[in-house]
Amino acid sequence: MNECINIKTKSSVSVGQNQTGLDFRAVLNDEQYRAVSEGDGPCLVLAGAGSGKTRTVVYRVAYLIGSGVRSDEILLLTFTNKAADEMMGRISELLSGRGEVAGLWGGTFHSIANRLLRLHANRLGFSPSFTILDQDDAKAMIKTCIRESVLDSKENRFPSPAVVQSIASYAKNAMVSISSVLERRYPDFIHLEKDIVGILETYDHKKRNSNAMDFDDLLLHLYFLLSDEADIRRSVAFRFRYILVDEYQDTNALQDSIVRLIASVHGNVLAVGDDAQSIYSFRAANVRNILDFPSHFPGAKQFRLETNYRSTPEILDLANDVISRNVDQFPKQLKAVRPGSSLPRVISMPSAAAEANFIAGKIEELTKDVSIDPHEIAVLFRATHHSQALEFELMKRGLEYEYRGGLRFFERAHVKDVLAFLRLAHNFTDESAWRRVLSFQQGIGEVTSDRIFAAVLASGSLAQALLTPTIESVAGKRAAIGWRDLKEVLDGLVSADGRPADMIRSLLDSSYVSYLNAEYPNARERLEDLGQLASFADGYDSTVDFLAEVALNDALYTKGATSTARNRKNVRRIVLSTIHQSKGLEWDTVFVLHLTGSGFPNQRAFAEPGGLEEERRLFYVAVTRAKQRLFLCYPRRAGFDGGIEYPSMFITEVDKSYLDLPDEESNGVSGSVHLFADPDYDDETIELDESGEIRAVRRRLANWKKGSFLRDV
DNA sequence: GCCCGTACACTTTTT
DNA sequence: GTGTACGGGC
Ligand SMILES: Nc1ncnc2c1ncn2[C@@H]1O[C@H](COP(=O)(O)OP(=O)(O)OP(=O)(O)O)[C@@H](O)[C@H]1O
Repeated sequence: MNECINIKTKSSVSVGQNQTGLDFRAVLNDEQYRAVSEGDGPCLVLAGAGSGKTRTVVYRVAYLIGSGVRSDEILLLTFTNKAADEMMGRISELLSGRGEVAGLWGGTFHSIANRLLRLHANRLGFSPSFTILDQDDAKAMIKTCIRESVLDSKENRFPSPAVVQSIASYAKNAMVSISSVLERRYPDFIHLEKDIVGILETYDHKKRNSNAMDFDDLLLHLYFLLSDEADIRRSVAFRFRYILVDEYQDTNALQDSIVRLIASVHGNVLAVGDDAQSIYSFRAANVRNILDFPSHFPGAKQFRLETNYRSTPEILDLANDVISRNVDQFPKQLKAVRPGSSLPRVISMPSAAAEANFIAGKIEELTKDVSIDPHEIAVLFRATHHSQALEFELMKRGLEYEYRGGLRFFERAHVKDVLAFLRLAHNFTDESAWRRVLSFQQGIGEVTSDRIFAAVLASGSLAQALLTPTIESVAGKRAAIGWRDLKEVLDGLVSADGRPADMIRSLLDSSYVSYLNAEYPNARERLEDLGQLASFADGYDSTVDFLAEVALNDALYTKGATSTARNRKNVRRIVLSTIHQSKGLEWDTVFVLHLTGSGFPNQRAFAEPGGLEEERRLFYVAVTRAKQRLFLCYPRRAGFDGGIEYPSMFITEVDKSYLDLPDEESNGVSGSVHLFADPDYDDETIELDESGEIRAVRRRLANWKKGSFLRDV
């Protein structure tokens, strides 16, 4: 996405232009141009990877603004913050100097829901300064609800807070009852329906009393606001003349309903997506939403994009072969236009460490010898722990990288502790925040935490709670030290009240620091994180805004909040990412890591109906991220016990003529450890007789242990 | 009754 | 490295 912007030159004025001065004809094909220029009413672009769907959306926004549509009448919905950021950046580049982009409503469904709910929260019985609970907060709160509930059944294996949370989440997003989620996804717990429903009712009460919403509530409450409050629906739907939704295949029932409600006045919806790239079914995403779009929006125009501009024909051939193995799909044409190059390479290595070593070496070669921009190289993986060996290797070589996936900066325990303090200063009824800060005080456990929280509520305000002696007596002797410490910290916080950054700095000067030092060997790193959090917070005057953006991970990309000093922006770094987070993006060179039979497809996927096809779509997404070079890598031994691994079925099932396989493959018997062996790294031959195999395993184990020890340091 | 140390299991994907 | 389960000790 980095070709230059076509600004009108004085001499050439083509029909494809409007007031933006952009030559739309020159940068779009005919079908794209039609979608951009004749896109009033409901429109659907259902097309394959790299066919220019996102580009269509971006230029459509530019076109609308150029045609006199006010930017605040346009709603652009995306799936991830990264995607939102990329598109907004692209649009403001296109319209540079026009300064109209600022008014555009663009972001994830959750962040748009947040903005709308802030305006109308009182209609729902919330205050507009409500707090957002992330998944971790939600789990912790549900844990309390489970503990408080008197369980009907004497079941000793009650589902964990994480499971209850995911049941609740799925039900809301799919807009179905708890019992149907249990039937479909957790049949083992069907008999616990009553208990679970009761616990979730308690959870809802607690959230209301705390003026808090979890991620799912953001969508659900927006839905209720739009469906039940006719005047608000009319004004919101009237306001947004144009709605554009990227990656529509990954919307769930709740999101789809929200789009339909917001479109209820003007009906100008541009939905863009690819059913072959639907990879969020665990979040209740449903491909039916895009496939049924024409029947939900009668008269919808459909546009076919059948040219892949992104990848070489070799990469596209492989991708088409991969996806053709899925039975359940909407057939699409996709032709390459880029010049031919080399076949995607399969790389087999004896171990995860060797795999990492190969990739790191190849990256150095590409960046130094071939002068590839490091930011045009990505390493993709199914699960975050697959990248551990590579991270280790990259650090060893001093290669900087950007990491996308797993725990985010704002989700780290110490960051969340500090945020909990800020939440309390802002709203003393925030139960989840109280529980969090009480949980790490000396002598205060769950029971004392219950008592203190009840006494705090009864006292009527934070200031009063800090003054009143009742809490001391309620807490008891053992908890006295803990409560005194906490009170001191909160006192400091209250006197620093005002800007979020000041409050964070007051915490950095409190007994919380001694707690960190006592608790964590890496306290210094954690303190550095908190220092960064403080300087990041300098950009905010409002604690509410700060907390909301941080909870939604909204602030992450645009404002450059990063975890460590080496992760500074403006440096072109290679990207390590989960495949899920790579959606919609592209790189010159892509490595896919850990393509083993047990790692990818993920074993758990087999338990779900349609799970394997979803894994294959995930592989399809990974393959189609590559523009020029693609490496498919797997270790022949991996895991904590250094067990034998076989190549993923996604490698073995495709037509061999689409892959550049290692030499040995032709001799390899299926199931042999030599399958696809790379001759360069074949020093560690595994004998198939018993003694030889044991010896080899021992050596690998020793190496692995060394690696894991160093990682911990 | 309540807290806290220790042993143990488990770790897909995201807002 | 994180969350839960259990038993000793205050
Ligand atoms: N008409 C065009 N002419 C030249 N290049 C184009 C054209 N349309 C799109 N491209 C380029 O093709 C690449 C893929 O486009 P884009 O990201 O919009 O595709 P997409 O359909 O959204 O892909 P995906 O489904 O994988 O997200 C980009 O580099 C884009 O700049």
